Amino acid sequence: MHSVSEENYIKTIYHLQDGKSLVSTNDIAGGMNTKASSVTDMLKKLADKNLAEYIPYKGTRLTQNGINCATQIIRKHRLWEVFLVEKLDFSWDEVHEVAEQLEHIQSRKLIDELDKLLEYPKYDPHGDPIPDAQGNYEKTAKTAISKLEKGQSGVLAGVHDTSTRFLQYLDKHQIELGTQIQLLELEAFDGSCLIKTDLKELHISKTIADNLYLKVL
Amino acid sequence: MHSVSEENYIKTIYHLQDGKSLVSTNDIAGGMNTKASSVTDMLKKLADKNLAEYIPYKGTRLTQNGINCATQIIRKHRLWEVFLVEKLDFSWDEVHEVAEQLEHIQSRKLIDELDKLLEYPKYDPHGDPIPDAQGNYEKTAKTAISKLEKGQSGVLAGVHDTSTRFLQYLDKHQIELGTQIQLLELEAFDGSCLIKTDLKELHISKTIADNLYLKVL
DNA sequence: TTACATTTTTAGACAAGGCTAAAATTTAAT
DNA sequence: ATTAAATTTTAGCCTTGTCTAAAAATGTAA
Repeated sequence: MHSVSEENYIKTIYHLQDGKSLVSTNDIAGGMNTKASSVTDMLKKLADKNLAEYIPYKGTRLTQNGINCATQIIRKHRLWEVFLVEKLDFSWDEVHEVAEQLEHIQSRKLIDELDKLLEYPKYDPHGDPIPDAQGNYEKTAKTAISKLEKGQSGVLAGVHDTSTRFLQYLDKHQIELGTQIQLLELEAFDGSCLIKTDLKELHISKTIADNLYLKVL
Repeated sequence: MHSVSEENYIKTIYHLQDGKSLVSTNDIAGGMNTKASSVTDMLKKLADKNLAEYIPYKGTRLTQNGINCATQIIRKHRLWEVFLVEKLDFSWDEVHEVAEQLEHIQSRKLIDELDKLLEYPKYDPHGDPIPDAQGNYEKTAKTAISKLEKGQSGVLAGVHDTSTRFLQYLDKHQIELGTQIQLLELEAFDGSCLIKTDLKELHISKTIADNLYLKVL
């Protein structure tokens, strides 16, 4: 249907969109490790195929068509991640790059059967919701620790960064999905904070705090 | 490591090799639905990468390097086929095209874990042996029905053609791996023959007889 | 509002893979 | 042994997706 490259652009635009009305060429380039000029070329092609609306010098947004395509890719990516963790003993920091390949396999039956095998999971190993076959998924309200008020607490419901390094950092400090976390102190100067889990207190940088999403209690 | 295109050439050459000392450019083109000129181009690239030995106007053979690469691709293809049939309820005529995509996914851990999940199967759904992690597999002696003597019998141990049409033909006549088959008559004129299974007698064309491999009893 | 900085697009090039048409080589057949 | 037929290679072009460098548009700050 669409090339791997097109699918990667669609996915990136979808993720960058989130609220904003238009996504900038530069942001797409940044998110994909390519140059802005390459992005411009591709945006024209996506617009030709009615997958995106492209307004030169202003930005891009996906059409409904493009959005449908994006959610299917995300569905595949997240289902494969669950498969890798549940069935093949991968740890949550190992799944991303393999899922990046698997998400481009074309077969409706494959993905529906995979969904069945995994018993229709609602969330992937990083806490992100999995769209159903129709592309619907609930966006649960999650708040970055860095946005909390001092004293508030919640359970870890998702992470923004899924890099190996970041996930291994969490493993080292015994933080995982479902871990209850309370914000004890928020340092105004650098945005770092002191948090408390069931097991211990921990000082984390703003970067980390931005990447940990809680379902507030 | 290697591109999808390179891997497909390597796989095709490996399958065409089988005994022959050199594979012809035209045969490769035929086996891949491309033109001979495209094949020539690729053969030079494979030779540069020390995956094949290419002798202009004479033919090509894989180097040990190329053979190792081919057996790994075949290992992946056949393991995925088992996965699709055993875990995802695919029928044996539905697996090929999806496995053609999955065989190019790059991840050593993925394939070794898949092997474990499937409990180290020896054969794929078409009766073909699956190479182990070191690339070793036993080539069991199988004979096409068309090569048998009148009166000989055996059990179906493999099929040559894995197209949906052919496999559905077999399903229709209740012939599957392990079915015991006896050659009753061999028509010298057109190579067609009369065979007998546990359930019934059946007249099959030479094309069919060439595609059914028996382990002779 | 003019000047500078940033962002984005265009123009031109390249690599991978593939095609057609023509040339070269090998094989087969008088 | 020559010619004819088949196979294979070369030459030149195309598409996809990428890049660099230069030009154009937009945004910002004095």
